[in-house]
Order: sequence, then C-alpha cells, then structure tokens
Amino acid sequence: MTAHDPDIERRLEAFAETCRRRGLKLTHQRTEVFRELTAGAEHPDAETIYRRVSRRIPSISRDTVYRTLATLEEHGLVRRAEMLAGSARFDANMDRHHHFVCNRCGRVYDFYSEAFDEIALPRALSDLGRIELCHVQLRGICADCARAEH
Amino acid sequence: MTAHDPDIERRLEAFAETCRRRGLKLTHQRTEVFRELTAGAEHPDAETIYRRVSRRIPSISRDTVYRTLATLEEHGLVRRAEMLAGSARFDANMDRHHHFVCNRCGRVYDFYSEAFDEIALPRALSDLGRIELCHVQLRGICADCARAEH
DNA sequence: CTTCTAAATCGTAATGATTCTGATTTAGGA
DNA sequence: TCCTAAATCAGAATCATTACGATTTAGAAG
Repeated sequence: MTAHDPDIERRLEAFAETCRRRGLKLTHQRTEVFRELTAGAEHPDAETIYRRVSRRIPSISRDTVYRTLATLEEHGLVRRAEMLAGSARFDANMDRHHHFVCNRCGRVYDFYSEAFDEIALPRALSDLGRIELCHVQLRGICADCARAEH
Repeated sequence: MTAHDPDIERRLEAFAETCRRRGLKLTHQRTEVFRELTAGAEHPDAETIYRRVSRRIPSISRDTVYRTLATLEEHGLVRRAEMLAGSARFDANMDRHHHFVCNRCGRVYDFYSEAFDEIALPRALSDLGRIELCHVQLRGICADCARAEH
C-alpha cells in the first residue's frame, strides 16, 4: 500500500479513462476521493473519507465528498453498502461480491458466493416490476467481536 | 380491515401476551403503534406511524414512536426494512419474506421465495463470524411507476 | 497560449431522521 | 392503595446528508 503501488496506479488510470469516456471532469478532488476508496479494503463512510482526503486537500468540502460519491456510484465506480443504522459505507471493489455486516462493531466484510450470484428470482416477481439490483446482506457478530465478548 | 377485524384482534392479543411474557409494560402507546403496523400491509416509516397514531393519541411524542419501534424490533414483533436512502420502513409481518423496493416511489413490496429462504451460505463465512440474519433485497422500478412513465 | 463556459467546488445554512435530556406520568406488582 | 421501575412527553441536540449562492476550474475551441 505504498504511494506507488502499481495496482493502485493501474486503477487510477482506469478511473481517469472512465471519467474521460463519460465526460466527467477529472478533478483533483475526485481523484483523491477515489484513491481513498481504492487503496484500502475497508468500507469507510463519507465522513471518514472527508477526514482523510482533507489531509491532502485541506480546502475540500463535505458537499464535494458526498456529491463525488454519488457521481462515482452512478457511473459504476464505487458501491454503496446499506447499513441498518448510521451512515452509508462505500467500496471501490466492483467485482461481484456480497457483504457481511457486524451488528456489534459495524465493520463490513466482503465475501464471494456463486450461489448468491446465480440465485434465481421467483417468476411471480415480474408482476411487481422490473428488477435492477439483487442484494444479499448478512448480519451477525464478526469473529473479532465474538472473541472480545469472552 | 374494520375496527373489529378478528385477525387484528388476534394479533393484538398475541402482542399483549408477548409483552407480558417479556416483562414489557403494555401501554396504550405501544399497543397503538403495533396496531398501526399490523393493520396494513404497507411499510410506513416512523414519521407516518407517528402522524397516524397522533390522531388517536394526540399527546404521543415522536420519541415514543421511535423507542417503541426499536423495542418491538428487539423482541421480534416488527421488522425494519433497510432503505438505500431516507427513513427506515417497518413491517409487522414476521413470516419469512423478502422485499422489493421501488427506486422511483420508494414503496416496499413483500414477496416469498423458498429459493431465497433456503440459500446455502458459503462455508468460508463461518470464519468471518456468526451469521444471525440473511436478507435479500431487490431494487428496481415497480409496475405502477413503469406504467406512469409512459 | 488565451478565452470561454458548463461543470465542479467551496463554505455554510438548511433539512430530515433520529436520539438525548430532564421532568412527569403510569403499569403492574406488593 | 402505594410504590417504583419503566415508559412517556416536549423540546433541544445530534448526526448524516443535501441545498444554496458565490467562486473556481477542467477541458474544449479558437
């Protein structure tokens, strides 16, 4: 996770490319918000991203962070993880994956599952409307918190 | 859905019984909040419940509605449906079911699916922690809104 | 390299949802 | 009927997010 991680450089290049293709201006702020998300595997909330990017761009405003996250989500560059309470959590890992949220500490863990990816939607659903997104969310107590309980 | 719907009476009796068993005081406010949820199939948010119950108990406070919903959820009497944005939505239907949320109007539709109920969790998950809840949420455009678009 | 303009940003105020506080009331047991 | 912990009330406070009006800037065009 150094300043010159080739993986991150590559993702930033892909990010720049997508922005260009979509007609999104490639601003310093946008790049730094995206870098913050693509650098780590945590799922920080908007406030955390704001705090971290502020160290590099002291003048950035919360509004920009919120708007940028919404824009990136619209263009499929980041994902928003729903929480039962509190703030939304973001993620630049766009591979098909699912989330396990700890009810105690709130951490969001990624996991992969073909069964979940391929789950068949009940036919009756087409009466309800057009499905755009299927989202499985697991909740429970993560191993760390379970250990801490004893 | 009349004032004396026998089904609702039965559910209110079960509610009273659960409260007694759990040592929860059976207050007028609690009963009316629960009645509001068990009477309809919509998924009102806290503010809506507050507004409706206020007609019968003008002195009820928002705080009571919020606290009551949290208490009922804790005791397995209502479910909270997560929303991508906006306010949480509640539901007294405790049968195993899933939600389809319309991205346009925000309505929450219930549906049933054995495939979803019985979905196998990946084995690797047990390393992450203890799963307590598996929740499939679909998003899209409901039939009503799709019609309105044309 | 300069000019132009729509898009993006900034700082702050406003909003909406929810929770907290401290005083008061009440359900249900003794 | 009395007592007490639990629940309620009204309103202030907090937290997350969005809106607003003024200013700046990325990137296209000349």
